[in-house]
Amino acid sequence: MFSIGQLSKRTKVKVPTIRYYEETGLLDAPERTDGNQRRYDAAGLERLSFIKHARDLGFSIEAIAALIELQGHPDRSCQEATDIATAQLSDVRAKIKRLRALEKELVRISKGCDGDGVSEDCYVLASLSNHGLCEREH
Amino acid sequence: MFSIGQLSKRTKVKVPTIRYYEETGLLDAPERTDGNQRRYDAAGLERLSFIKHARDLGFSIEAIAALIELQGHPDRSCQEATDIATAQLSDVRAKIKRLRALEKELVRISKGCDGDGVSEDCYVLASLSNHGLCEREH
DNA sequence: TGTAGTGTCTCTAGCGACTAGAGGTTCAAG
DNA sequence: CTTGAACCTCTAGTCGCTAGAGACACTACA
Repeated sequence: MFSIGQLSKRTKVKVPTIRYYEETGLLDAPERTDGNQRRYDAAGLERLSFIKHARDLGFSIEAIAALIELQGHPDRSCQEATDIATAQLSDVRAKIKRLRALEKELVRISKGCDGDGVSEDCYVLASLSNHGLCEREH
Repeated sequence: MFSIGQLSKRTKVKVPTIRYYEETGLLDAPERTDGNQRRYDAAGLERLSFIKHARDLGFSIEAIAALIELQGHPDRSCQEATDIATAQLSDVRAKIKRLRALEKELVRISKGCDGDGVSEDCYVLASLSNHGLCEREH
């Protein structure tokens, strides 16, 4: 049996975050000591590791809740799980695409000014004022 | 002179967001009609366009406030502006890097299951349960 | 057995950057 | 002059935590 602090160390999930997961129903409420402190078993550890791993991969709490639901029904089709993973992948790809466009534009803007001049003539500030200076939409 | 709605249409910034920017001090409080409605001039439009453009590039409200401050002092060195832009660029690049790692891992996980099977045997769920199945850290 | 020090408890509030809704007022077109 | 859209303020909610207050519990050592 682990205290919440021990669980936190093992999973690298912060203590208040663990309590937050419990509050939102992602994590089952564990047993308590006579003094009202949480005590987790191996199942609790496993569950939290699952959550942590999924969060690290960028899944939303909602998506994780759905995945956990599915885990609880081993006989159900796993189509939903692959759907969630695929959706997450598209989401990540969309974000990458957008960020790469921003990166390009920021490089262009940064190159325009070496920081030697004076605010009035700064290409960075000018670029932000005037979208027309941009090479493409973003 | 524009109403807040007209300003919203021109800049593509939503009305409540404009009010929010005013509340946080990013946007100066404009004149008002006798009936207490906001009326913006060209300067207000320009300022909001600046903010919108910077937000689109991912700058934080705080960073934008600093850039606006600088704009108000045309004689000051623009080092700070280039610093902010450079920091933003590193930030974007760090995010891209992380997302690309996630993308790889998600592709790998998704490939492991075609959605035909049953939840119990699902590689997606198994991967999330067991970090050891991952090819690298993320 | 006493005590010190760390861990844990609940509760409330805050973060960033908005978004939504209620309930009321003002504007502009016809 | 009327209608209906746009506007006003205010409060509360979003997501996924994070921080802090004030009180209680546990553990190690003397």
